[in-house]
Amino acid sequence: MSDVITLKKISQLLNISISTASRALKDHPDISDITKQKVKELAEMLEYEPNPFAIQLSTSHSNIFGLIVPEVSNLFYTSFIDAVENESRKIGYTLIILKTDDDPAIEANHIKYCKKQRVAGLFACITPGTSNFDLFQSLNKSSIPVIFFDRVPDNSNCNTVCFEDETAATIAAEAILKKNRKKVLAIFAEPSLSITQKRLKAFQQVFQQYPSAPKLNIYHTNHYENTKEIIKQQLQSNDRPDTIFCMSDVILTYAMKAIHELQLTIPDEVAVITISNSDFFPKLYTPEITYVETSGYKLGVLALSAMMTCVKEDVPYQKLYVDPYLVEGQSL
Amino acid sequence: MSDVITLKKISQLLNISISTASRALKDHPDISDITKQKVKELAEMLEYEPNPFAIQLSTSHSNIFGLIVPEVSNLFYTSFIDAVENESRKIGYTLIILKTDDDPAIEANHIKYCKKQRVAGLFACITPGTSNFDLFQSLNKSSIPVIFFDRVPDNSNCNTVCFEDETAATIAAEAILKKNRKKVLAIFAEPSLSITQKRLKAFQQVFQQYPSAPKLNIYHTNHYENTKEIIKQQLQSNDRPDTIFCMSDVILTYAMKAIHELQLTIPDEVAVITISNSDFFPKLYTPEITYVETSGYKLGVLALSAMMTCVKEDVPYQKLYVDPYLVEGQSL
DNA sequence: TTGAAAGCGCTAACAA
DNA sequence: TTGTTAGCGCTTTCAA
Repeated sequence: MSDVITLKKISQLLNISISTASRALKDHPDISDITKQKVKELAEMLEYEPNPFAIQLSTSHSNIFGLIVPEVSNLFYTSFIDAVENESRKIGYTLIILKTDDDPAIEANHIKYCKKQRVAGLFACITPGTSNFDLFQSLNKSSIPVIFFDRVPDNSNCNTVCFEDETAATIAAEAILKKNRKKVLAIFAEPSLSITQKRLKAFQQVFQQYPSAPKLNIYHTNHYENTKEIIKQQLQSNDRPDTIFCMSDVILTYAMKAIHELQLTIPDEVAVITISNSDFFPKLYTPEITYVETSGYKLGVLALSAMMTCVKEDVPYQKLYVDPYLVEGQSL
Repeated sequence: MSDVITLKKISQLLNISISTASRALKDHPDISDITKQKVKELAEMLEYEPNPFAIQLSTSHSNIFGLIVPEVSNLFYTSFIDAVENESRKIGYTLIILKTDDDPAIEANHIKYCKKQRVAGLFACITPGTSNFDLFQSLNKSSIPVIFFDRVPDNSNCNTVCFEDETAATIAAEAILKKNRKKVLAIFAEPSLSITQKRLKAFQQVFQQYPSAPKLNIYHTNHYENTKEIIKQQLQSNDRPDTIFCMSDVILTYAMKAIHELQLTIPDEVAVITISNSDFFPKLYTPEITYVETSGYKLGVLALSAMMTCVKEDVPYQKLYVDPYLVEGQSL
């Protein structure tokens, strides 16, 4: 106990008052240079570290952000976390990472926890089951800014950072059109997800605009386990596709399994293009897969900058977007 | 401000003292059941949340663990984090995750930060450059227990949780011997890493014990980029290996690239076995790769239980180990 | 069984 | 330019 250095000790040693010491340490203009020097030197020597809890208690302000994600074993979220971590550290903030496993009950607990901890701000990717945004609202009431990312509420009275999901699909569709392919198998996730709907719609729109567009075969997968088999069936049919579009990384891995099992060569026998959250999966294969990147890292950087404007000043709710872009491999 | 419920408010509303309210809430035996009831009900109704900073300030005890990892975009560490997160939540603790990018300077900052935050305990995977353990020691002096995991200091006066690296390699080697193969290409990481040394030694030992063991060709890779080319060369040589052993997931991905590019079939033309931190990579391929699992998740569970014994009581330093085990795919 | 009061380490308004 | 004081919300000892 006695080895912990406090302002009190420093002030006693220097025969000054606690408040003088406190002010000297933060360069308050009222304090003389001599005193400042003395205090700072001693503090340095003693390796004085202010007690963050005491500061928090008297200022009711913390340097901790909460970050709620569905999972941590997912490259998209980890790259997002990575970005927020890096940027936060630069400005002296730390992160508490809370994982929901997509369970609304756990999510609710996490939100309460953040409120209780008086975090300086909260980043949140909502679980699909979240219907009750009152809890999030209650944070705003406590003037804790919330930045939603990736999966965000539909309503307009909140801050969000997202990808232009439509654009990602549009870019992919246009890349395919350029190659004069005959038949495209496009694999999307569950139709109920809003991200699926957006990407699907944009993708189809491009095809509809061009009379010479290849034939389009849409397939939705909800049970990942059998995705591979479905794709294999398609690839073995008479009217087999010469191009596969995957809406996401997971879908890509199943498509690649199917292609490998049938020993088809890419891109000659079948071309592949995907939308991906990072370069990891596309670069894992030979040849490297052409993909539209929707980078978690960039999203994280944007999220933090949005957070900082909220923390500093009272701004109206914002919807921000990260633009996806095409990365050419040799698979298309 | 006035919307924050404090003990003071509750006590005023009930016309009792703050201390009575405080004690009632924590079932202090001195307090009458009636009072307890009244206080608890009101607290519930008002959604009273104790201010953690005030608690911390008066008890100088927090419910936050620090967790220092090299990176967060790595399945091994994320599964470790995942485990520690899950287990911590069960007992009401939260995690602050700090990432070093293997930079000793950042690591030093993180340690200081944890000390300053008075975390209840610290999990740490050290950076290769760490030579100065004084900082870690200083935590112990502040009676903050430190559990090292995965990459741990050599000296004995610290708590560690690790894999039996030797065992992992031994299991893999024995699995290969059972299959009566002729020639094995074993690919290891940099020889300077202690994990490489351990695995290499154990692997070789098994082969030396059996006169009928297959020919063994050891290769160390330090530049991951050219690993694929090296493997391809080997696979195309006259005396080509019929089995490849990979020391890690990353190495496996390069080996698989090489095999795919040469269009070899597994396991007929070449068999594959790896040591892996999760089921992710082995299951990514067709056929699924046989592997020895050294699971980050299990390590995390062990780390937390080690932490809890340290938190509760003064115990001597412990070295704990997780046993690896073989998971059979169809690649060997 | 309850209350009063001191204290955790710091900030900030006010006084000197 | 510096010191005094009250207070942040809670815990805990001591007294009633």
